[in-house]
Amino acid sequence: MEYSSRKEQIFKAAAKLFRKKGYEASTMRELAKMLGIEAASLYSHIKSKDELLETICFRMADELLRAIDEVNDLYFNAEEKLATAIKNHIKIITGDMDSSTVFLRDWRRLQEPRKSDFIKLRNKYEFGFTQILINGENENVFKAHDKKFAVLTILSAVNWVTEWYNPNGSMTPDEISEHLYKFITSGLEVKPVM
Amino acid sequence: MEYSSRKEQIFKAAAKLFRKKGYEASTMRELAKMLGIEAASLYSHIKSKDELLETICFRMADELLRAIDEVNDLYFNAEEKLATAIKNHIKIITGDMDSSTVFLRDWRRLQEPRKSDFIKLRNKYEFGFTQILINGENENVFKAHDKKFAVLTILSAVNWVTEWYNPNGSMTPDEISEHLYKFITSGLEVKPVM
DNA sequence: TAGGTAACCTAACGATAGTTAGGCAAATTT
DNA sequence: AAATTTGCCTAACTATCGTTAGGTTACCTA
Repeated sequence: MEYSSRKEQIFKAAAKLFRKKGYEASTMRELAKMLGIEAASLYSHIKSKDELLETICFRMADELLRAIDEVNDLYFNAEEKLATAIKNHIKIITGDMDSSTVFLRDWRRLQEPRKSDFIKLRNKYEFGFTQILINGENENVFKAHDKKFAVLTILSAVNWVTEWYNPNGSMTPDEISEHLYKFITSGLEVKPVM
Repeated sequence: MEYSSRKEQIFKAAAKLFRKKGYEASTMRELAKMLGIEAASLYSHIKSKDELLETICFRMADELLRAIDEVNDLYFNAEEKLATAIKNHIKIITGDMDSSTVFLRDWRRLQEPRKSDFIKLRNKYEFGFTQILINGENENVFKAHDKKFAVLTILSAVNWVTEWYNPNGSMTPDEISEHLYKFITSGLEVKPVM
């Protein structure tokens, strides 16, 4: 179809509103106002407010999972894998800042059992990164005493981008990815040159 | 005084509740139930729900700022400064997980003009870290092409600890600080040995 | 052209939120 | 002992929330 359906428009507006105000602080009446309709009219298209949150969170999770699986399937070495995984991650979250902010910040408001499902997906994603580190250790290019710790730290760094990234700012997503990759692999320290 | 005042008990319970549910999703009736009183009784001690959030956020901000100022005042070299700043940060946030979670997650719900005040304090704290990096560059021990970027990444890593730290877990705050310092300065990469 | 459906509307329901008013009893102060 | 304060109570107000019911209009399709 040429244009996005009304339902898709609602999801998009919801992501934008939830990002700005947070899920709990956003009202259906505000969302409706963004779309130029009455709150009750939303229910011709969606089942509930929870459906909006679920859809936004799980779409994002699915997209990220697909990306990490693809990276781990392709036969790069660990360094390439990590660089690509970071690059994909940044591309995905900067590509839809509204959804990714909701995905990172408001998933806690999901109702059970969807919340548990979500956490499982997130753990799966984390494990995708863990595999890369294991890979890197075997290839003797990465060291990480505590891999779980390392993965969480890496993900915290890449996810923090949602807090400050500006599409009109000076850094492109790929530049951010490069910076992050360098930081994650080398850190701050000046290495002895000789 | 021997025991904490009723008002302090309320702040503490509020931090615990807000951490679990988030500020917006927490109700005064729930908070009252935790303390074994009626919701209306809370208002003998506090002015409003907003006061709870404000107090929790600003106390944390003040404590962190005091710590970074102290570090920058003491005449350590940049490496010592960074290590101590991280150690202090981790000690403070692991020392009060309830408050620090609220501080990191719910500050967005602060009302203006307190919200702007809060952001100013946070920027001041960030600048404390920036100064350490500048220091380190002058001493030729740290490199950071984009210092703002580096500081945000460092803080995202240290703040993420609130998401998984468990006082009864296997890592002590000081061990976490050491891990983080190593990661932040060296990253993952295996350095060429010779 | 008749029938159906998609997309909206107004009105309102029931639940729940933060907060206030006013009072009572125990503890503290004078 | 009298007076005041502290800490709680019950009851209720007002606002706002997500959502439903039922109706109207415009468009598409058979």
